[in-house]
Amino acid sequence: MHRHRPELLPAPSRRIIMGMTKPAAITLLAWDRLLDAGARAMRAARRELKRAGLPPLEWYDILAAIDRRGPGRPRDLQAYLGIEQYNLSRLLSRMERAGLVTIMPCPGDARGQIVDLTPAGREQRAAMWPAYSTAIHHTMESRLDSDERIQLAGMLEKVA
Amino acid sequence: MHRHRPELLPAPSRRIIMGMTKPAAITLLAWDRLLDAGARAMRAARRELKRAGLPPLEWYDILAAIDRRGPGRPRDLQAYLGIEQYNLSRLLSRMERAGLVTIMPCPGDARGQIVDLTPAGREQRAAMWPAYSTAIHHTMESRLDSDERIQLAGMLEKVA
DNA sequence: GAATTTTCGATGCACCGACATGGATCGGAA
DNA sequence: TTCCGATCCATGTCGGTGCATCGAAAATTC
Repeated sequence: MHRHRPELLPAPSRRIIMGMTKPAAITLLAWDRLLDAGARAMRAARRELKRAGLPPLEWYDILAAIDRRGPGRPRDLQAYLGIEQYNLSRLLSRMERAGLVTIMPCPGDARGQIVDLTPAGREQRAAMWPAYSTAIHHTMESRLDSDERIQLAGMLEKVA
Repeated sequence: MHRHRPELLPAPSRRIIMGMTKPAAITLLAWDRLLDAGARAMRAARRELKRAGLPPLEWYDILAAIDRRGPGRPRDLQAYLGIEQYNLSRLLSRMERAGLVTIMPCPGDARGQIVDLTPAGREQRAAMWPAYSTAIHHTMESRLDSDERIQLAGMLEKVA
């Protein structure tokens, strides 16, 4: 969300502003741009998906995760995706209602469940990819060359 | 939000996964980490603020923007901060209710308003800074050296 | 200067997310 | 065994956000 306009040196994007205490100016600039760029990227992806009349971004992550990892339990998905338990719970029931996943009782643990993709779920994931990848391309590839993308990925790895 | 767990090469964070179509692998990696790092940074800041019983992150941006730019109109704030109009509208009325800003009719344009900080608003912004800067420090300075922060800021500027 | 278009800000509605809690089950300790 | 704490998932509540749209007031056009 938010994100300001320039004012300092080169170009747009800035966020903090002050010099009240510790962080150095460059730190604030990097922080600001990180939040800004992240938020923009996210919105771009959501916009593309919506424009195509497709499900929300979160669904893609879940569909992709299950597709990749195979059927499994919500608590594992939750750890894998790094989302909140209650959030995943509701996402899965919406997706089940939409016919994209199946939720079955877990043999061996009556508390648990096994979630899997339906064929429609696999199709939906495939259908979402073009819109999603458009956003990715537009955000990353059209603005950074290959070396820069490698650099960026390296820096971001340390931050996350 | 979300963000997955590793599986590819070096370290955590990944998101897309596939190679169905266009974007190169490094692009997907960078994209994934961008969203991941952005979301983590955001959550870290929110967590700090909440822990200190302070208002949400968005308020800081608005308080800081007004403090920096002086009294002004919502539509300018909106452009400056890069947030949605309806969103700013509601944020401002909550902040007005909290006594942090004043909203006055705009002389010269009966549609518009002039928003300014109250003394309490200024204090609140100052009170939020330590918690906020803690998150910034923890996210950026403890993980990247000065050169890396400069590099990162440079890459991100292009993306945003 | 009247009519049309654009801008400014507010708001109803639905959804989503955070938070706290609940109910069921499991596992381990006594 | 019998408890008791931990784990797994669901859900009520509430506040925030996105989207569409609205009413009012400029600005533009003719």
